[in-house]
Amino acid sequence: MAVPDPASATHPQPASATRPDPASATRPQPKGTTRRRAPRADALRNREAIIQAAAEVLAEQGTAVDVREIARRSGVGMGTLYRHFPKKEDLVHTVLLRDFSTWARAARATACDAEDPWTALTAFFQQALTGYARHRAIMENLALTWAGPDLEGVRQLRLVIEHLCDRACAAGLLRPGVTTDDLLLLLVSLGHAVQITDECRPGQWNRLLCISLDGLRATGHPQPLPA
Amino acid sequence: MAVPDPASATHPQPASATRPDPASATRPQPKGTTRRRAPRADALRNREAIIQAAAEVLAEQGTAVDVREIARRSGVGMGTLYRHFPKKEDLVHTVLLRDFSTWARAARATACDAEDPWTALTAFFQQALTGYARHRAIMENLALTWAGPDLEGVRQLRLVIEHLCDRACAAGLLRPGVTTDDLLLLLVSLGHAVQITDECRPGQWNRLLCISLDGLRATGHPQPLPA
DNA sequence: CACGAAGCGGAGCAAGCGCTCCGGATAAGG
DNA sequence: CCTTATCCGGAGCGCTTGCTCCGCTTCGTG
Repeated sequence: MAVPDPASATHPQPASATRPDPASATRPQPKGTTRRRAPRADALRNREAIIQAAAEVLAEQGTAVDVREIARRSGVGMGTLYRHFPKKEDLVHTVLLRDFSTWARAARATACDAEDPWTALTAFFQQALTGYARHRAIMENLALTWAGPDLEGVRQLRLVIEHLCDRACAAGLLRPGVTTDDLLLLLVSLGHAVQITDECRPGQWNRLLCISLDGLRATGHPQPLPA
Repeated sequence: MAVPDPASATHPQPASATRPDPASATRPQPKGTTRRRAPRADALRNREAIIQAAAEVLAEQGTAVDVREIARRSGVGMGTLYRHFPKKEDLVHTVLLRDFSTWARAARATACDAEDPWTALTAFFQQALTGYARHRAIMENLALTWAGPDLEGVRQLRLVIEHLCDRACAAGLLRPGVTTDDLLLLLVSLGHAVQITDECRPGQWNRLLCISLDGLRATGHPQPLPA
């Protein structure tokens, strides 16, 4: 299974929002000047607590969440939160990057486990919809893919889907003309279905998934897909 | 085509939010008391202007819209707006009822035009996704169907879908086990797909629709739907 | 231990929202 | 035409939300 690992390119560095250091804009590396002291232990601890709490809340409520709620849950004041992440958007970005990467990694593992390309595709959707469709902020962001430039994590996920698509296509199992974008859009659509039926009719989305997957099969369709 | 017409039950009375008249709670018809004068002409005009503007804005931006924007677009002050519709929710409700009914009526017409049950089903989805999936407030509300009690207009629409489902099923064209709820959920899912791809990739949802419809066909599926 | 840079907390600001209030305008009955 | 019930407009209140400010605390170092 020669899926390129997109995560290996981006090391587990603490994302981009660590501390821009405004002075570094003019002097990229002020070698002779006063050296910045290493971050304090409590600061690092708080940073992780904030990310953890934010991830939970963003998953539950989406990006519309109140920043105060994140501060409360991480046991940290507003000042602390905003020193680590100067804009709400920075925090959201950091969390999404992390969670998308986790998802992509898990998806790649699942996809490569299966011998049969069709089983791999099925397993991917099953896992995605069971595990990540409930993450409101992630699904929100995935829907924005068509409107703007992708988050790095989305690109990683796309690669996995692309690979699944190619494999099933090469094996002659996938309906001709189906693209990666089609599968991505299907994922977002079904993700929405999961969110709205999850609490009242858990499992109903499974029927839709089954229907859609059968529509994706290579056999038994009267006419080709429209352009 | 014996589809029961749900609109015939609810006459085109000016909805429920006309003017509750708090006193009427205790005295339903105070015959002897001072008779309420008929509403003034400008009041009626403004009411229609508000509903019209609200419909436009709700379609564009969904229920999260600012009430001031509605007032601005209808050329009316806040006071006027809130006298006609004491709560934002009342206005939204009125508009949704109107637009859902329009939709249901159009859908019923389209569905009954087609001789072939499958053509009817296809035409229904095509029309719904082309014409109404862009109405953000309507799609929002449709998604809430699973979480709470239905709006009257949603019930009307459900009846149409139910009829389409029954017809296709009786003709042996629909995959066994497919329910009205499945079709409704599919509609909401695809509606979401339309909204997110509409501006950047118009027409991509057509491929998803095609795939889903083929998955709904009675023939060529390896296994029955899950419970 | 003592000191200061780094970090902390939360009151508070500005903007946006739903909704109210009330002085002034006006349509309709006499 | 006059009177008045009815209606109009928009300033403004109370609340939420993103974000800032600044006095106080704490960690790490010499």
